[in-house]
Amino acid sequence: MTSNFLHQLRACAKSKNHFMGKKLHAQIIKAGLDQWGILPNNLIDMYGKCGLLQEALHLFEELPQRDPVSWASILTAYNQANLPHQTLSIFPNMFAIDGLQSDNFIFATLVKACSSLAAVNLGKQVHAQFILSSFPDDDVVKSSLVDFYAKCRLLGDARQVFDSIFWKNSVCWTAMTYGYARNGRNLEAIELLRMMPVKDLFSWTALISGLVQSGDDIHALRLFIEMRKEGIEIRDPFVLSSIVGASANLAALDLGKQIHCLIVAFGYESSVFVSNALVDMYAKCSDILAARDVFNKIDKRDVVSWTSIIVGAAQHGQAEEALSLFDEMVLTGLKPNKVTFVGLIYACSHVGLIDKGRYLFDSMIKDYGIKPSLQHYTCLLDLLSRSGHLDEAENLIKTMPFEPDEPTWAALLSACKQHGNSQMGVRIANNLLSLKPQDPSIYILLSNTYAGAGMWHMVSKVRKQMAVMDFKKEPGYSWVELGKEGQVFYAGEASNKNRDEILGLLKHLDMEMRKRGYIPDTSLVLQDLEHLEK
DNA sequence: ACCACCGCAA
Repeated sequence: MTSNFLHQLRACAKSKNHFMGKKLHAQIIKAGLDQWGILPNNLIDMYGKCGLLQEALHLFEELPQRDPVSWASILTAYNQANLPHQTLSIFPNMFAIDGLQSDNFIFATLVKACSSLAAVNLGKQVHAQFILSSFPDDDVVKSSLVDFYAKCRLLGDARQVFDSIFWKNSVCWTAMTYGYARNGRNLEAIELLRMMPVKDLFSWTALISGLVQSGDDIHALRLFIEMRKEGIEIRDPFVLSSIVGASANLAALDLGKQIHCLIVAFGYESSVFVSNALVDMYAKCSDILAARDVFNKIDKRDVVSWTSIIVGAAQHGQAEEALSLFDEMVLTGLKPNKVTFVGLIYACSHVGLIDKGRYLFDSMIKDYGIKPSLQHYTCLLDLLSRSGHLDEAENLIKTMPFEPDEPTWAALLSACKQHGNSQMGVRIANNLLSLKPQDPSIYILLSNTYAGAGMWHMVSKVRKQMAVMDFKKEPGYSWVELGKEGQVFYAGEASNKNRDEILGLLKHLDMEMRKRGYIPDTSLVLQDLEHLEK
């Protein structure tokens, strides 16, 4: 009888079927077994896994006799509910109230909580306690430590633990690979995957998504193709949403459409993660209608769905559309988050809706209790400075509760240039120069500012500093796709096979533009060029 | 009986 209950509880936990779980719980109570043996712990575990934290907690608190298994179950429930702070804050009661000792299961949950918080020092303390415990060789705890160090970007430490694992399974292998990939150590990540004895969907997904997160979309795509060739069955949609993200970053519309087909073929259209990624992909590829189409077909839109379409509209200069989408979203009862507001203020900034932008910034704080991040201040600053409210912008940069970073100063500086305020421009340039920026484009901006103010000695100072820093500037490029071929164009390139045709077209376009009253802005070209060449 | 690895928006 009881073993039957145990079996069924485990099945509910595995399938997250809370309906069945509650029914079983009722039967267990009716049979008078709800405090019998290990059944209470199993009930706690079942409720936790089914996402019913309150029920789990209730049973946990009612338990007359708690053991480490009860604790492991409730701590896991907190982790599962994405409340790692709670995991760590109730854990000390295990000693203080129940007088119990940690076991290896508890260690693993604590490490996991630390890794989702990237709590470096706390995690290291747990690691130390683990080494001193009576089971310092537990491979599962070591796996969780690999993940912890990798998430804290301490790859050397992660690797050290990884190497100490005797029986390496796919979990620790995946954690290590993902750690390398998302920290930009792409070649090491790929090499590690190649060394993996048995690669499953998890490992491939971890590597591919890590590569996308670190910006290596090309490698991500290649590996996705390789994974397909290996015949790995795509039994969950994780990797698909990553690879849609890669197409979005590459603005590769045809590729994105192919992936979309694959998604339909595999039956993952209804995954909200996948749909959100598709909305973003179509928007980034400038097919805003397709983005809208996918968005409209999402059954249960979440904040990310709305934010994706709002940002998409904003990026295409459709500020009014973005704002009315926002109103619609609020009407459905969803709460916008900080990313939504980045999109909204960005939208206002790009069409000069200054008052609306200011209003949204305040509303974010007052109505939604969101603390503005540096990014929000940067958006607001952009809004003010683009529209020529330079003094207000400078005041903001000085009074905001963040140390402005280089791009922030650069945004203000470029607005000074735009609005011809060279006095403020020079002031800000001096400030920025003293920060010794790393980005070559900032030096160009600095040089242009000083040149605009006729401060030629400063221009040469900037040039010298640039020379010392030995920048290797990547040439700008763009591309078009012709059938299956991609044709890449680099700035200043002179050897394209269709060169004459292209130059002819450019000349024609230039003439058309001038006819319609366009006056090219050559003020930023400061080399000694002939007028026409500028 | 209880633990660890992968997904979307800036």
